[in-house]
Amino acid sequence: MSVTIHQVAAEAGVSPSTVSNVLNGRSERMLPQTRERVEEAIARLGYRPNGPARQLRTGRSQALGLVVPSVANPFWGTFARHLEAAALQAGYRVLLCNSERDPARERDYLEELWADGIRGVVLCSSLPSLEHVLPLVERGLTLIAFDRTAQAGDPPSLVNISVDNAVGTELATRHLLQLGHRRLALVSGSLHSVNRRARLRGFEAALEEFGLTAADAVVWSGTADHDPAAHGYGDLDFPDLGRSAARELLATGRPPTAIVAINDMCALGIIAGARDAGLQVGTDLSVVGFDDIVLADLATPPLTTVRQPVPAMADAAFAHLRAGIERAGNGGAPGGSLLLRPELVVRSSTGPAPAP
Amino acid sequence: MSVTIHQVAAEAGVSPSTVSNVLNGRSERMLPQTRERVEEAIARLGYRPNGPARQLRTGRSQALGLVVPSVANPFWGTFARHLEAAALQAGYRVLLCNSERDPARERDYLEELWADGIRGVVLCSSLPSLEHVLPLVERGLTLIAFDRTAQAGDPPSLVNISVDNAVGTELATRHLLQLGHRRLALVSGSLHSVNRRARLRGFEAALEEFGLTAADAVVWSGTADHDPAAHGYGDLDFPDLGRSAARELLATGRPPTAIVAINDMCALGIIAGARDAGLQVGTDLSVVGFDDIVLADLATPPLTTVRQPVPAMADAAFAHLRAGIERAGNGGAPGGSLLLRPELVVRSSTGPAPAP
DNA sequence: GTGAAAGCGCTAACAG
DNA sequence: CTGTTAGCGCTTTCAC
Repeated sequence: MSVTIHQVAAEAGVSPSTVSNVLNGRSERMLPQTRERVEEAIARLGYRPNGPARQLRTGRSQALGLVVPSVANPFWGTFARHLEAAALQAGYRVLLCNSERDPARERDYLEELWADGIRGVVLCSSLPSLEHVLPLVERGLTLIAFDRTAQAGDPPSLVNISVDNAVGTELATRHLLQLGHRRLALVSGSLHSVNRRARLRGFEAALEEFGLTAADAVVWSGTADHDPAAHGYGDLDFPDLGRSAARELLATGRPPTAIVAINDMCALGIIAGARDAGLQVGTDLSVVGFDDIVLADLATPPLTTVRQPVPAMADAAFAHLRAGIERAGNGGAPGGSLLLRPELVVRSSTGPAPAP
Repeated sequence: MSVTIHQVAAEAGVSPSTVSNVLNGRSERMLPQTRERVEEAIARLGYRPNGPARQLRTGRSQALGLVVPSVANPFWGTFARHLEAAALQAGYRVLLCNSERDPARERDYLEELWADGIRGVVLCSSLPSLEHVLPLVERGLTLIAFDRTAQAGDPPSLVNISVDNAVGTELATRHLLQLGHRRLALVSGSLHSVNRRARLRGFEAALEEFGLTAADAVVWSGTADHDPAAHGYGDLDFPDLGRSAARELLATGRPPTAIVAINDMCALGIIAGARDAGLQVGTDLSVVGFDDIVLADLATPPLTTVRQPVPAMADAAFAHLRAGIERAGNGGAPGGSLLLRPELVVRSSTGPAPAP
């Protein structure tokens, strides 16, 4: 079938263990010429080590897991690409899984990845509780929680990586407030998620700074019907969420003049909804997104949004994952949250508040 | 470490091979009660078979490879999600790789996947020649080429799955012609790809039907600077390509009144470019895309586009892949191209030709 | 400095 | 019907 280490050994006139030593960088234990002969034989035969065999023997895998809500959302696609790039550079591969935000799928995937010998996973889940995957962590899985911050019930060693969501919406909301808007809305969808609640806090904090109260703003969290988490279509419902929200909010007696969206997909939906209602986004209505997906800049009007530093977050996730795997069992990993600072990118979907 | 088949056997009071038989669905060879005892033991111990060991023994892997240009393009993200869904249902996992349209990366990935025991891969590459991966196919890799049609130099067994690109642009172009447009442009980017050339053919065919010649239309294929294939940023340059094209085309003396874009990302770029130039898309200028990504409907104006039947294509890709793997060596696979019919989705980015 | 041997967890003949 | 056995390809002590 495929060429094995034995054939390489025969070709080079050495034993399999010598070949193995070459493969694993233990070349100081042999004559340079021996090493050369082996390397030639490898090249000549086009030998590549058999992954599964290696893994069976060592227990280690060269692959990492990445569980995202859905790669159909460009934000996750972009993150996946950056994580893959970081991993690749260090000789790791990334196995990608779409959870559709379903905890059962999250758990099943982690179980499978574990059974496949994968010992490190980035889980993108902003569920408040991670107890559904706790058993895996106890068995020794290195888990990085992405897009989430530490919670009281977490395993002590858990590393969380996220953008600073509260700072993000605070930046966004302040921007709107500085433009003179006084009737604001936050379109959030269900608030059963750590990061959405943080975004809500940032929104409220900014209002407070400007002396406004909860009564001056509306938080549109939708109904179960609009909640992407509820019916498991992954992230593809955010646009619908935004569109419905815009329809409802704009039909009220005193509609908001500015809307903070929970993410860019949702913001795009809001823009579509505003257009349906005959409003001009950027003048009649201001909209801010969150994420800065590729298409934010291409929207009409180009979307003002809170940029997540995706490359830096991916690098950090990989670095922690790797450290966790390579420490493996030597215990003593200090868990916690890493919150990266977002940046407000002002484009044209926001503008001065229209005269009352 | 983890629980093995031996412990399950001991727990159930049977031999490992009986457990293995249960695991592999050969339960007709044993008493129902034996099977039950084994299943209880499995559940009680929380046993999961060790993937690598299984794979080493059988040579088969429960994973498939998917190599896409870049998941940061929602089209590929969506395709990946659908393929994953189809695979999952049949008990397969999908290993996702981003090639950034670089043939060397395509080859390296396939080599690695092969070494990891993966015997079936969907390669999304529209390069005219697949010789860089031919050795793998000769070794027995089941390869499905996606987004590409058969070429003379292909291995005879190669299965190609693609939308019918020529029909797609023909549909799009006819639509524009029927709306009265007579000065058209195709923004294609580099034509070194099978599917883009097919799209060009469809464009020309429609012109011909309406009695127009090549002189009535311009094909904007950009410069190397604008070619996503050339500098390996994956698919993220398509918007730039479109934007540059719009800028240049609209600055000419007799600008086109309608543009066919090579894909939706590019169309979005064109819309942005038209906006930069102060034109109203849908009235002053009509734009048609290709793919129907999630965001096409959310664009301003909503994008008229050629929809690729992604779920059906993903199902077909998986079915062929599986057939190829399971046939494995029994030879006799009949290669060829499967072209699925696209559908024109008319939204508001196209409208009647403006009066001259 | 190099080789022989054992075995990772599992499957599939083949015996019993 | 169930158990015994012999590896899959590789790494890693431990001898030489």
